[in-house]
This record gives sequence, C-alpha cells and structure tokens, in this order.
Amino acid sequence: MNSRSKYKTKQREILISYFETVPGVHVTAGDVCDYLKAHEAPIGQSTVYRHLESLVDEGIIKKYIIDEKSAACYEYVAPDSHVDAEICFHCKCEKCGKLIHLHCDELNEIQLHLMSDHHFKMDPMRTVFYGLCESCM
Amino acid sequence: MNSRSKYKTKQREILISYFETVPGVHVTAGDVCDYLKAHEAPIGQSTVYRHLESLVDEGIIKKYIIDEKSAACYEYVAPDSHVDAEICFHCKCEKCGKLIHLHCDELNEIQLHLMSDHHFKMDPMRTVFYGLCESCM
DNA sequence: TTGCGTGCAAAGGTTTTGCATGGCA
DNA sequence: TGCCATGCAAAACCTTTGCACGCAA
Repeated sequence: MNSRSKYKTKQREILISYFETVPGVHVTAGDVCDYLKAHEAPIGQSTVYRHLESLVDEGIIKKYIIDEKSAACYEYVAPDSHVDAEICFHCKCEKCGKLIHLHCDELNEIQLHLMSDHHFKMDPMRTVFYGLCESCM
Repeated sequence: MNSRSKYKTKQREILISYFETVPGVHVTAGDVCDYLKAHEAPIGQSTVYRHLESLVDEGIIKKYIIDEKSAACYEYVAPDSHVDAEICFHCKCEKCGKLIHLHCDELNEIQLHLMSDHHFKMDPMRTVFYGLCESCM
C-alpha cells in the first residue's frame, strides 16, 4: 500500500547499497537482516520487509517465489541494463531443490501464446517451472 | 514419509468420501477441517494434513501450490478418468487473484521443449503461470 | 498384542501489524 | 510542524512435530 517512497531515509539507502553489492544474487529478507546485523547497520525486520515491497514496486529489485516452504528471494536489478532483453525463466527441482536459470528465446513464445490464445499476460519474473532436474531424474 | 496407508481407518474413509463429493474443486486443508467440523465428523488437523500427504502420494488427490501466501489446494482425482490426458495448467492473476485453468495442447510443447533442450522434466501440477488476466490488463 | 493412527497442543518459520517513538522535509 | 518512517514486540498464517492415547489387524 505504501508502494512509493516519499522520504529518503538512511535505511532505504543502506538497503539499496546492499543490493548493489550483490547483483545477480538471490537473497531472502532474513539474509538481508542478518547481513546488516553482522555489519555496522542493523535495520528492523519490519522496515526491511516494508522497503523490500516498495523496492519491488519501483523496479529496483525483483522478487522471486522459488519455494513455497521457504522465504521469498530478492535480486537487484541493474539500472543501466535494458531489462526487457534480460527475461529469465526459472526451473526449480522438486527433489534436490536446485534452481536453474534459463535464458531461452523459445520459452518467450509461451508468453506470446498465453497472450494471443488465452489473453493472459504472463510475468516471467514470478513464474517458476517445477519439476525434476537432469541428475534427479 | 508415511506415504502409504497401512490401516483402513474411519478418518481416511471420511476424507476420501468428502473429496468424492467435490470433484474438480480446489479445497485447502483448512476448508476440509472446517467442513468436517461443521458436519458430523470433525478430524484433527494434523490427521488431515497427514492424510492429505498420503492421498497425494497415492494419486487419489492432487496438490496445487497456487499462491505462496495462502494455503495449498487439493483436488480430487476421479479414479475412472485416464489422468494422463487430463493435464491441466494454471494461470494466476497477480492483481485480482483469479485462477484460470487451461487445457491446451500447445502448452504441452513447453514440457517437451524443457525436456529435450534443457533436460528438465516439468511438473504441470505444480507449475503456475503468474501474470495478469484479461480484465486486469 | 503390536505398531500404526489419532488428536491435542505447541512449535516452526516467514511475513504482517499495532503502536509509540524518531526523523525527514 | 506534520506526516511519514522506524522498530520492537506480538500477532497472523499455514504447516509440522511431540507425545500420550486409541484402534486396526
């Protein structure tokens, strides 16, 4: 509900700085809290959660729901990257828990198909394919 | 872990009977508990959860993780249906929360593609496409 | 009789919320 | 000054687990 940040606070800057140091890495809300606590600048967990929601809305970070039993993951989005071209799909192995990143043009056709035939605008950042990876099959 | 039922108990029969009365409907563990409590036969929630796990393993019901913030959904599988042909995909609207069921052959190609090109065996029952539905776009 | 099944209560983990205090503009 | 932001604690939520008792075979 408080999607947009109105004030520039120290906590917000700390969080953004932290994410900038871990590009391409999936971190959970707990990871963020732990890291900040271990370093110089602890932030209350409710503040962390509230900022994570805002930063997702602003497109500064992405949120991934990888596994329903574990915590949500957040990842920094580099501001100078043209994100549209960087669509990334995820496959999660139900057995070993491995997470596979896919950059595949053919998978983009799924989006087009869902759009044209089913009138559904799929969001690749939130969609995860569940199944079995090669080594677990 | 206790995947297979060894004893035939009253609670197990009640649960199966309940699911038979709601074919094609998604119910949560809480729904089951509430329904049974409102009727003649309440069952302890831990027993419900334990049976749900067993029934999923036995293929009597299917489990869907639709939304990471809400409870898992369970659905009865008719025993006389040839389930292999009944693959069903789900689309979940992130805005209005609507759940859309898709029976589409073209989507089956995703499975084949993931299998042949990425060596990943996708599980349609667990995979949900997130995005925006027609009315929310 | 043997050991699984049951159910209550409590724990588990992640996320949200209430409320008083603190800080930005 | 006037809101918004913060953070602690507690609640909320779904699910799992411990343990003693009950029941199927």
